[in-house]
Amino acid sequence: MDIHAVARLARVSIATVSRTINRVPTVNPRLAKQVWEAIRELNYFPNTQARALVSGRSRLLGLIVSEITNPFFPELIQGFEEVAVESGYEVLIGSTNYEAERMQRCIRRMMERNADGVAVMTFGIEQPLLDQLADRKIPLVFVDVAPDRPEISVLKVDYSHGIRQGVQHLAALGHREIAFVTGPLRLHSAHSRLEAFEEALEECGIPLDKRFVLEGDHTMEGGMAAAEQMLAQKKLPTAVMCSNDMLAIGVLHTLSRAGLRVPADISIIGFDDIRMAEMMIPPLTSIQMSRAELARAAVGALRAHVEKTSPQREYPIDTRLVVRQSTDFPKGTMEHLRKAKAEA
Amino acid sequence: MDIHAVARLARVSIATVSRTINRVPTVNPRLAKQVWEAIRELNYFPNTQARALVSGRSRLLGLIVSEITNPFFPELIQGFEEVAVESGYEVLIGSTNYEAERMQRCIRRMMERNADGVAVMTFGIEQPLLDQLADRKIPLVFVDVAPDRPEISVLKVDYSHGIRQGVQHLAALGHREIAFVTGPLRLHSAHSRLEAFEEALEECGIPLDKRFVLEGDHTMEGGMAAAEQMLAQKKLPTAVMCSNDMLAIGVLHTLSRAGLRVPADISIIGFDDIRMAEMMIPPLTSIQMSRAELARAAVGALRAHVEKTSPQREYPIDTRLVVRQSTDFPKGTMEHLRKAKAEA
DNA sequence: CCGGTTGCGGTAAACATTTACCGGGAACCG
DNA sequence: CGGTTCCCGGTAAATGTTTACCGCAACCGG
Repeated sequence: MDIHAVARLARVSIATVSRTINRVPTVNPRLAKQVWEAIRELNYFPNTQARALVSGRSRLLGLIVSEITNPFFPELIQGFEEVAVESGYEVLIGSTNYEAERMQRCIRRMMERNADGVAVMTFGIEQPLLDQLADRKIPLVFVDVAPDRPEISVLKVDYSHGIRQGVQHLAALGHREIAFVTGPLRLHSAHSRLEAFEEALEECGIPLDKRFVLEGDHTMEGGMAAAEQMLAQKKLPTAVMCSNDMLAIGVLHTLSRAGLRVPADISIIGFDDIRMAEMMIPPLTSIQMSRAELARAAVGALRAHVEKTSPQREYPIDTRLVVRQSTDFPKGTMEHLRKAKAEA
Repeated sequence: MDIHAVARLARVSIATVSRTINRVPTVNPRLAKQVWEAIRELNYFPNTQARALVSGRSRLLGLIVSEITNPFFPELIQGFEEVAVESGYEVLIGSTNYEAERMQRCIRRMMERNADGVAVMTFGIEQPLLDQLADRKIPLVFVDVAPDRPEISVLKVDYSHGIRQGVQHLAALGHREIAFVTGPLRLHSAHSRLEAFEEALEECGIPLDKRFVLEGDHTMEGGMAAAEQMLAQKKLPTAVMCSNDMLAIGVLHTLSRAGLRVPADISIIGFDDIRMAEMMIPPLTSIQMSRAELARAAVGALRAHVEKTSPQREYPIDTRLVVRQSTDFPKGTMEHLRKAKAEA
């Protein structure tokens, strides 16, 4: 079953069939209709490998993530897949598990399969490896930072906006002792979040207490460890912001286990707003970084490069606060007492 | 950069290069070494599309899941990808979102891309659509049930074993009033789980109370609805088993919100043992169905078909209880009182 | 009515690889 | 030393599509 069969049935040449399929506008509509009918009748579809071989384009987009089990990523993948398929592309997934060697192999796979473009959403670039892709002039998309090359775009996430909203939200509730659990600081994104927090704090006129800044690792275990550290200190903050939701969940766990009630005794804000955040008890207030938006921008950028339709260097991504039930007035304030009385 | 370049550098013919790459044993080892060196020096790798075109094999495996955002699936995908890549295959992901139309398009994509085999892990087959794949004699893998064809294998999940362990665990703790929140009963897997529960109950000599069987939909919202229903009834069970973890999380939510403590007032057991189960407060006792095992079996089955190495019709998958902290003695029993006293 | 221009259809080359088949060379045996 | 056999390497065909180029036909205008 190939293009010849269609041509025969439609009583046209294979060139006409090909042109019809590829929507070349000069094809006689009457013949085009015949061709489409033949295609339908034979249930024909073009051989992708042959098309890719001759056209040099695979219609495959690579998506490299750090860890598919971190719930942030599946949501990203889903969005990416959806948008890509919509635009007629297929998605090749690679997960690095934070290992350079696996990243290496992912890249190799992308090159072997001839991906038209690759989105690297590991939130931490491995410069030397990626040069292989860049050298082949394969369009690339990164998050936050990227080498400066014409075939590379960056999704610039505006961490400040959401984090400022979060800090203002806490400040408005009356919090003055706010802790921050960072991600691994070698990650650019984790670093930016901490910086944004410090700036927002200053804007709100709240002094930064260095003891309230703890380094985590973007996992639940990291959050638990950070919370343990907090509990070990003399003075407890009245609110905790976390560099991502997994940390926040870990913190929530350890604090609950220690007998503290959230948000009555201590408020918690996460980051990313993964779906799990909504499912915690209490549902987590978090700062949303839309996976759908990231995915859409990433595919859009790659398409712009591949299809040569004015690709941009930077694509802005917004963040915003989503208030749920893990934040409340600090314990012992007038508002807190009034509310407690009202509930009693 | 093609096979000719390698041949030129290695001073052999392109046939020798091809044979070397494909590990044909008759190649002179000295020449083979020259070829490998040339390949390394040029950083050459074969063009996948050309290989696929001529050999008729794409080294692409399809994986169709129902919903990538349901945390069960990413873990499955990760395992699948890992095993597939290990065996030299790439993975094409499709998610149906439970929509027949999207399933249709997934299948079409798999056919267009010439997938060597497809694993359909939606836990509910859409018979008519899949005939398209079966008609093309593409190897397929299903879960639980599948049409009886030589190129199709089934992963037979032994729901009974894990569920029996769960019921026995509850019975041993002293529970007699055990509720079950089912999945959507049109899903074969949900049906099997309910059946296994009923059998296990009978084995333990516990009578089945029809009012304690509630239909959910494998989402958190479904679990919350089921818990509401439970709370509305006069008599509350002392333990709840759920057809999957998302339901259990929903139940946990609603019960907590209603002021019930888990496990002190009521015990909960989930199913699947997704990673999130461990992260709940309290960590959820659950019945594990190993994603890694499912993935390994699925890829193994597909490879066996593709590579014609004795494929089997059925591959057994085991389930087992993982006890965490959402199960305890029922409230008011001697053990419960003794424990409560000891804790006080 | 004739010539030119436009527009559409067909043919063939190119894409990079695999693999069957053929031919040549070397080695061993008579 | 010559012949036969075996083994390995090279050549060429085939895979299914795209696309450039050529040629033909039709229509319109002069």
